[in-house]
Amino acid sequence: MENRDLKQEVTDKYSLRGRVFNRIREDILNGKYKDHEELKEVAIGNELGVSRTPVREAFRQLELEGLIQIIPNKGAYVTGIKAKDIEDIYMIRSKLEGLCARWACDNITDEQLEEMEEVIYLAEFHAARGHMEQMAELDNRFHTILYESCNSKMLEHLLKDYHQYVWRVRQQTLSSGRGAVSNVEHKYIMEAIREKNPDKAEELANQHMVNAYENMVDKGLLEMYD
Amino acid sequence: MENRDLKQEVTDKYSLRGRVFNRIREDILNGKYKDHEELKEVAIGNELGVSRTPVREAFRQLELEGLIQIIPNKGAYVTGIKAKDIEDIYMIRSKLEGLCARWACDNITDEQLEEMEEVIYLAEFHAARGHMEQMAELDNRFHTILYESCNSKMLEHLLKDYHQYVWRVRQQTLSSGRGAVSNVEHKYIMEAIREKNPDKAEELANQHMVNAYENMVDKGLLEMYD
DNA sequence: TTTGGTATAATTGTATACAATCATACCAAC
DNA sequence: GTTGGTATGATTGTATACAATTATACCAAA
Repeated sequence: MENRDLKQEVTDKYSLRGRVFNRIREDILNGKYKDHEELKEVAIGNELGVSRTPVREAFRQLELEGLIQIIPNKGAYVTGIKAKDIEDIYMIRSKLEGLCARWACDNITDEQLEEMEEVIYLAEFHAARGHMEQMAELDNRFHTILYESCNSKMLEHLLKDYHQYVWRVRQQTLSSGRGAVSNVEHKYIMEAIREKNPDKAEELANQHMVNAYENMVDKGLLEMYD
Repeated sequence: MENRDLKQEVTDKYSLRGRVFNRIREDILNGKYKDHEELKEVAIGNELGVSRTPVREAFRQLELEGLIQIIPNKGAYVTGIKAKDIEDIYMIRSKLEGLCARWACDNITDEQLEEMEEVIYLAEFHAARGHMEQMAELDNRFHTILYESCNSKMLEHLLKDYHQYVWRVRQQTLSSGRGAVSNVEHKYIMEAIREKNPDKAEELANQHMVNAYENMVDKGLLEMYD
């Protein structure tokens, strides 16, 4: 339901609850709120100029996202992202992006394939010039198209969540020189999908995630998450 | 409050919000609330004897679970579970339970292995006697132990969610005669984990989910979800 | 009949008030 | 000094009041 995401976007933009939710989420993922830190409803509310009600609703959502833990009648505590979590997510994504690529072979549209090709072409351009911001945006677009092309709302939703979750560390990995390599891997995945070769597409998408993770380990990008 | 007794009774177990959340979730998964049906805060609140506040908080969580869709300033609409969703979930679970079993080889404790064995043994007993209720409970326990033994909070959380999500259809599949077969598959998975054979454990857990799904298809259990 | 607009009702969004629970500090008994 | 209990304050849980938005009904103009 692309409609759902659109509406969600509208909600986030115009409702206080959505703004609070996004703000706190950003602050946790960006490290402003440290691990185990207690979030108090009135304090957050005052900081953002709203009452407790939208803050509480945002808390309930953040709990389901796993970003905070709510202990009844006690408080809400930040559950910071750990190096182990990132490892787990990349291994989980490895399996799921593989499945996604497999399904895409049967369900991708010509328009989606064309857009993928355009994204990859553009990324080659920006990679050669070291335009990191554009690379990040194009990486986003490639994966988003891939997720939408698998014809599974369940899988699409799940992968988008994880993709968002590791946003910060992904920026770093792209900036650390993997951008060009990553884009070549994208190209191979796309070609396997275009050839309607599910086994190959799955294996390549699989390996794409493992490579991304190993690059992060090699570059020492995970050391700050402990 | 006209039904103070009911409220009091449940407050011991859950917060009002938790109660509302579970109740609505049950009602959606059980089909009481039909697809696209509108859920109104006051109506639900009256029905359960609570005010709008806990109902709203429950709605926000249900939205993130994907069980309802909230359109700002309009309402909350049920997003019923479809046959396609069930298929997707079982295919996703196939990959993830495989990963879980693989990780369990390295991380399971002796106590967990022993409890697994006990569960499987008990399940043999109840399977032979057609005790469906106990079978369902033991199936739950097996998978819960497996999820907890993989040493990944991320994966554990995810798999528990999906396990809950397909609760209703799982009951049916166990009642349709697959209970005993399923338990044998559990036993093989456990043995592979005990032998510390990750490839075998992954493959068996993988196939366990595929088999469960194919059984549902063969028995026509998914036809009611369209 | 159709169209457009306005008043009214219904519903959600937010803020606040009140109740229940938990944390802390202090004091008395030993 | 330690223990136990109570009072006090802080914080969350819930209910309600109010504001904003949307849906509906009705009427007038074409």
